[in-house]
Amino acid sequence: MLKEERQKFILDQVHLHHRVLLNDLSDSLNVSIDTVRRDVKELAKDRKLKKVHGGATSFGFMNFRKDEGNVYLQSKKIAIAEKTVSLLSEGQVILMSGGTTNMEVAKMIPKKLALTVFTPSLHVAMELLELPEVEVIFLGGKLLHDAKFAVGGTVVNSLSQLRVDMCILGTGYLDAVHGLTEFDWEVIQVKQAMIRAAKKTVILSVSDKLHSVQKYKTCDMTAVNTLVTELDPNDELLDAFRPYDLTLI
Amino acid sequence: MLKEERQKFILDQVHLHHRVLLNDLSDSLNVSIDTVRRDVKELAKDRKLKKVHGGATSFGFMNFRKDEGNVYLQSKKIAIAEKTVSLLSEGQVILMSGGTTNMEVAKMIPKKLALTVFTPSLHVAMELLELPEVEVIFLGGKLLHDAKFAVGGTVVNSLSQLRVDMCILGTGYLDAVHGLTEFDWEVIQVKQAMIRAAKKTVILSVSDKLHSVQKYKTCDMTAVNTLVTELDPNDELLDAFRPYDLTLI
DNA sequence: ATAATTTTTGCATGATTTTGCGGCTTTTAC
DNA sequence: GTAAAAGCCGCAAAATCATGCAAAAATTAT
Repeated sequence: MLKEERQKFILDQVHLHHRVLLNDLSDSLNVSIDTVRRDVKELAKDRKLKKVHGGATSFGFMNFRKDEGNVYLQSKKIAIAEKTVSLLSEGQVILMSGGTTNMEVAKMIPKKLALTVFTPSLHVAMELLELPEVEVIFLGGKLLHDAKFAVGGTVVNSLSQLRVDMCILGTGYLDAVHGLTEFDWEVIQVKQAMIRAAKKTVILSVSDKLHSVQKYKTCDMTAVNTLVTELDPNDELLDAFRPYDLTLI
Repeated sequence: MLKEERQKFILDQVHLHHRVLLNDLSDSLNVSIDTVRRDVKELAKDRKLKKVHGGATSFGFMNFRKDEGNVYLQSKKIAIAEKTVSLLSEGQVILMSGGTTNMEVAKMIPKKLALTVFTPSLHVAMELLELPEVEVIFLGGKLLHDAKFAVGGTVVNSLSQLRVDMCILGTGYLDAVHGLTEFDWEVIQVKQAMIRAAKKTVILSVSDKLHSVQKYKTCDMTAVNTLVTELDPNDELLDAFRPYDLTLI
């Protein structure tokens, strides 16, 4: 097999899966791991892919852990995103946090719907910029390496000067008793500020995350106006939330 | 068998299978490997196929996927990025604008180099977040849909509160007489603020962009401390810039 | 037709590239 | 912290390549 063939195969795999392991490549190509390593090194030098520990990834910006998110969760998130988009209307000014669910929402916004969206999430911002009618304002600040999410005083401060129609909070853990919780202190500071800045608070959550509690608390359930899940609004799993004054969809 | 016939056979094989091995050709043509080698060499000189180690491939083999921009510019940008990275040192606080050249710089920063980087560019920020030792602060504001770049009063205002070691300006057009120019009014506001916020201004420019002028002016050459191109610092194309008090690398 | 000339081909030789392996360092995970 | 995995470096074997040269083949001239 020619070196060119190998490298093309590697590139194809990378583009297809966004991420490949050197071991798998060495396996399916029947060459030593060193050879694959050298190939990847070469391709990386030409900027055809990005070399990472143990493998390689594509250069696209949407290559964040795409593989480990199971398809099963993905379909739920799409269902949630559909419901969420139905809440939006022309000319609104909204806030969107980060997370994969909010990314799905961004992808699903109709191309002709004019909105103004504030967000501290790089991924969401990137996705929203594909929509010509959406004005995107990034809430700048120190970026978290893993979440690609801006946190810190600057963000909170900017938010304190806003009064928007709606805020859509994506990630987070939800429990009827303990409310909305997170595992990152800095993130809850931002989310609290987002809630304060919005007239309405919409929470998106796949049912798997319901009834789970993390270290830090963002807010009580009383602060939430709408809860969006992939479930039917009458599902018994949601019973715990019915005592509160919120809309289930 | 005539030479012409052989070469036609070789070309047919290449077009059919996208790749051939010299050994196979020598085998099926019943000629020595050297003859085949010579044939392939000749065909490669006429650009009929691409010669690779051990065989030949058709031209469209590797690049069915469109690389953004031409490879020719890409290599220049990589050269510039290499020089630029050599200007960086541990612990510095810097500003980076957007553009593909600055992206290359971000990609080339060593994994272990600790920096603090402010940027209004989504792409640059995204790339910098791959580096664990780099603290990334996004300068938030209204995002331009095409450039994925934050502009507006918020950005300028944030910049006015900064005093950083160096600012690295990527895109833009450069001319010895007219200085640094842009085609977007909002962008030059940001770039001017970046220059004001930095002790040193570094300009990156591929030689193709030298001596070209756009509508709006960011600054004079006198404001520039270092000019990085892919050329040798002694290249005569840079002569026009020598009268100014700047470093050419 | 035959000799002279040019082109092509095959082979030997040494240079270059590619590849896998072992030892050793770095990174990651627990 | 420590163990395991991954990466890096240098080396040597194998494969491929370039070059020179002489024989074979084809072309041309006489």
